[in-house]
Amino acid sequence: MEHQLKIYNSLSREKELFVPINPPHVGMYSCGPTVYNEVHLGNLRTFTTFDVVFRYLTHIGYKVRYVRNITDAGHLTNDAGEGVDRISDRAKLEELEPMEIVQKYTNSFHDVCAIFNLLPPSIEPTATGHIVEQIEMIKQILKNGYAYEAHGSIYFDVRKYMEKYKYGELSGRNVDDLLEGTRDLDGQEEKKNQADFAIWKSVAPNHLQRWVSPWGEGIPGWHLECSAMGTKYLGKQFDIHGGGMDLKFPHHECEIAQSVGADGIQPVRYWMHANMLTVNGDKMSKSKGNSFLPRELFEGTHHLLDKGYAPMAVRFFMLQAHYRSTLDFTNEALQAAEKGFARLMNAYKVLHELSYVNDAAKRSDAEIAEVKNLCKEVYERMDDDFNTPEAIAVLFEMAKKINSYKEGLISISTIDEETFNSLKTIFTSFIKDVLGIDKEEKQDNNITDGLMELILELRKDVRAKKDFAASDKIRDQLLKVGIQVKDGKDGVTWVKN
RNA sequence: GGUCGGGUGGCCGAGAGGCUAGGCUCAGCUCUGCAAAAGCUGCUACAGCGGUUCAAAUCCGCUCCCGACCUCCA
Repeated sequence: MEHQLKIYNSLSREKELFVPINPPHVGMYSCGPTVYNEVHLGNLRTFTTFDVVFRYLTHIGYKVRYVRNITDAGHLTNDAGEGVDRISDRAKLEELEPMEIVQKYTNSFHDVCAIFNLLPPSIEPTATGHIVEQIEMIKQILKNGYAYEAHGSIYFDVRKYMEKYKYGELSGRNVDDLLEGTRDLDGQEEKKNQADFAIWKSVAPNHLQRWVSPWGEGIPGWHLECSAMGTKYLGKQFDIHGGGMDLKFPHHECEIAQSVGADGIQPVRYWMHANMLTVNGDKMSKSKGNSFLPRELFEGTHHLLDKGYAPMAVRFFMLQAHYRSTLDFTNEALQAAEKGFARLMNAYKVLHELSYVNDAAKRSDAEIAEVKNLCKEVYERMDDDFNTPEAIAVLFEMAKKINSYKEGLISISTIDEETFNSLKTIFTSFIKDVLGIDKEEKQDNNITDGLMELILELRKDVRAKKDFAASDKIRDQLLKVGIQVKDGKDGVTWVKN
């Protein structure tokens, strides 16, 4: 593979050349949602990030096995005491079985994924479907001495682990503080140290979700499912693990400890973390009450929005920022993205209506070099830690070329056919396959096309009679229903906004 | 308090020692019956103060702001 793909590895805090363990295969895991209610746009940004990673790796020829889990086992919000888990909580609230809640929000999640054009992962395992694997892993950790039992719960023994391994490397945490600060352990505290975390938690018999284990009835620890399922489908060590920045600690840190504790090997080669979506500078989160639901976005019903936005425009908006930067979600930014998106997609359409004209006399080496360079650059930008904003900037440069060919401002014959074809192929691949922003909005094309043809024909007639009042009326009315008429030099075209 | 990451033009947002980012907005021009679209031109920024360097938005130091994580969170 001629690509020099570099990935920023959270573990080393550096961009590293991507070298898969077993090329051309790539194993990639990304943390999915806990299905206790609807996902919001912030969640979606992370899923979109890894969707593009998956798409790009596939595009450049890797055979990717992409695993994204569904967390459908409730986890206690409070590790120490009683606590309730979100899924059971929600089940009580909606008066449904926990598994009904899980199903409902899994369905909803899948709908949202489809709307935003996220490719389905290769495997989408659920926590509750892998209780056996999780129990096996706990046994292994116990056997290796890195966990202990207390009243039917199993805790990971961080202090013990640190005798041999490092804990806190990923998040740069100084665990000594946590270990020293023994604090006042309240009566419920079963942990030996503050830093220890549950890998199995016993629950009361009236708890809605619970499973049988060698240590009594309980629920698996949250961090454990990813370790168990990642290992099962991708092996004890795999290439890429992704997730939101907010999962770095404790979630991913614990995952590393569990895997190392069980198998003695670093589970992941490249850790990737997607940054947060913010609203007025603050992290979008359910608890802050500033989250946007996908539906509110399309309908424009959120109080911070002036209008609704198409899903693909939003996807484009997210991709215009680098995944490791925070992205602020505002009306103005969304509007700017929407317009830019329309421009890009218009060029995409124009490109496919262009036909190449060969005229060797007009050939220009400079033009050829320029276009070839753009084709090369767009890949270089993606190879640099999936820099989608830069790749998009290159696509805009291509769009400018495409429009110029169409308008005849630059003759298409200045480039040779091969160069034109690669421009077409690459531009198309990036829009469709890599960025995934070309999802067709369902529409009854035949009828619309026929009607538009008729209407524009009539308008042409009145314009010929210089009845501009009638002509403009048609144009204005069409604009009101979302169709924009463009009077070009050689004929009239229209687009659906 | 600890750890990490930021502060870039009217707005969004890349870049990360010398080279036009890109998008949106705004103004002018070309085209057009007008408009839109498209193209061209212009507006040209890197929080502050020092330092290193032939050269700093980019490196170093200090200061001021902001955010994330440290409890569930994508």
